Amino acid sequence: MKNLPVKIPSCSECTSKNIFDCLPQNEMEKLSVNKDNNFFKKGQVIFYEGNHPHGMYCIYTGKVKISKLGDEGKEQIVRFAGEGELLGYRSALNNESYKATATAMEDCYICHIPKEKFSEVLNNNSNFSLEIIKLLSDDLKKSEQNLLNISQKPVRERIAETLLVIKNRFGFEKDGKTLSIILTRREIGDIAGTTTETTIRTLSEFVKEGSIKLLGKKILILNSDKLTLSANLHD
Amino acid sequence: MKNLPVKIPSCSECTSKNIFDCLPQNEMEKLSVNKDNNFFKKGQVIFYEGNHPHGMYCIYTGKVKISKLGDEGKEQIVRFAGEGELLGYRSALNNESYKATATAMEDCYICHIPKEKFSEVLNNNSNFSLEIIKLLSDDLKKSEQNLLNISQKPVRERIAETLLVIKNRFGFEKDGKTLSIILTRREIGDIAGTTTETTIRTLSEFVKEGSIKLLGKKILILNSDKLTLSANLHD
DNA sequence: ATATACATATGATTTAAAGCATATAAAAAA
DNA sequence: TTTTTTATATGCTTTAAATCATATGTATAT
Repeated sequence: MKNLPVKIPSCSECTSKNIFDCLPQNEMEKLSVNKDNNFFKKGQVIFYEGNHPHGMYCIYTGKVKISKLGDEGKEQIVRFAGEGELLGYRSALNNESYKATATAMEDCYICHIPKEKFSEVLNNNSNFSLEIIKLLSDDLKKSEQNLLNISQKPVRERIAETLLVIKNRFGFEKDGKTLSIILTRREIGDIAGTTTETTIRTLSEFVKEGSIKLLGKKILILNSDKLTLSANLHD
Repeated sequence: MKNLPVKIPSCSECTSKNIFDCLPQNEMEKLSVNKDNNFFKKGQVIFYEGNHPHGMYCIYTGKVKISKLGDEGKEQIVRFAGEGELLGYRSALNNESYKATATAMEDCYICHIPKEKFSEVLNNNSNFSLEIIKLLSDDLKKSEQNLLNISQKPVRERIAETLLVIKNRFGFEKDGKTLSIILTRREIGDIAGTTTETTIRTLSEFVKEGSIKLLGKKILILNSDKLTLSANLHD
């Protein structure tokens, strides 16, 4: 059990590099005033699509997936978030229900900041709102590229790209090969927009071709360039 | 020829309801200082994916499609923009190349505001940046929903929904039935993420079922509820 | 410790939608 | 006007990926 008594600092003393770094000391303190520090075990849901937000979340440690549920009950993972990243702020700012579900992919410590405090800081710090604009722009850029990929690229390319995206997003273990996040085949399919069976088959192909190696739940990237070719990415 | 000598006003006197409405008079005037007013004929490109922006565009009249090009040369329309809406501001703000191509879907008058002016106004008006945050949030919400749809819904549902989206976005002619924008079958497919043939076939189905009527390039929505059912939307 | 549920794996079958072919109609260009 | 290109329309064929089936391995819960 990882549920050690981890001490979460106030925002102004937070060690994780995050979007609040652009704020002066006193504004950071404001954010901490009614901050809650929560622990989520792997698999637990931080918030559900359709429910109403009371504030926004900031990840202290751990990795989170953000997904939407389709008509047939199939998930589509739309984004990931890791250390120092914000969750649920869009819905909080626009006073609407969550448009996706956030689930802990590993044990997480996540702070919750009431929306009033968040709005206040946003209103009084123009460089902070510019940072939020950058975040949103970036997410939108990725989402639109994702739309193109899922709409037009064959599964094989999408799955190869998914592995590369995970690699770039979360990196490797100390060995420089093993992806530092554990995903089920189903989850990989939920990112690439395909079924579990097709994901399993395609990963087996990559194994045969020597691009990757599977060790239980762990995935090792043996040949990143080969995988880049399989993803049909030229750069 | 619609190329009449249309007189485009300065931003502070602009009649179209737009995002600048939250700005005080003098800030609006700033935007107009080095503003260019351009005419784009139907089919002309306002900016190309990959090129570099020098500012952002604001539509005075007309409708625009924003699309990305896939590996096989097939388009994916990611968004539309109409009167009073901004184009290309994300790339301008983040100093990166355009991530999509903007094309006039009908004759358009579009203003161009240099990025320095835009940034200046953005930095000095926090309610303006909050408006930009709302815009981006909204686009992101739609893009992620779109991703889910294209990934999981069958073509028939996607095409039905596409027609409804067009209806809600641009409305009807005075008759209250005819979609007020002309799209080719290919373009409808480029929105729904399918081929021209499948689009044609599916539209024929909707005709047979009495949901729509085709009059040359014009599409009339005869039974919006039936179409909503075909789109598998329950509301 | 054993049962129950979930994840991985692979083969066989089905199917939705793409792709190809061809005809006609309607724009656009010569 | 006549020609050339582009758009619509439908039938036939192919195919990528989903679905179904079943086996085995691995967690999770009782």
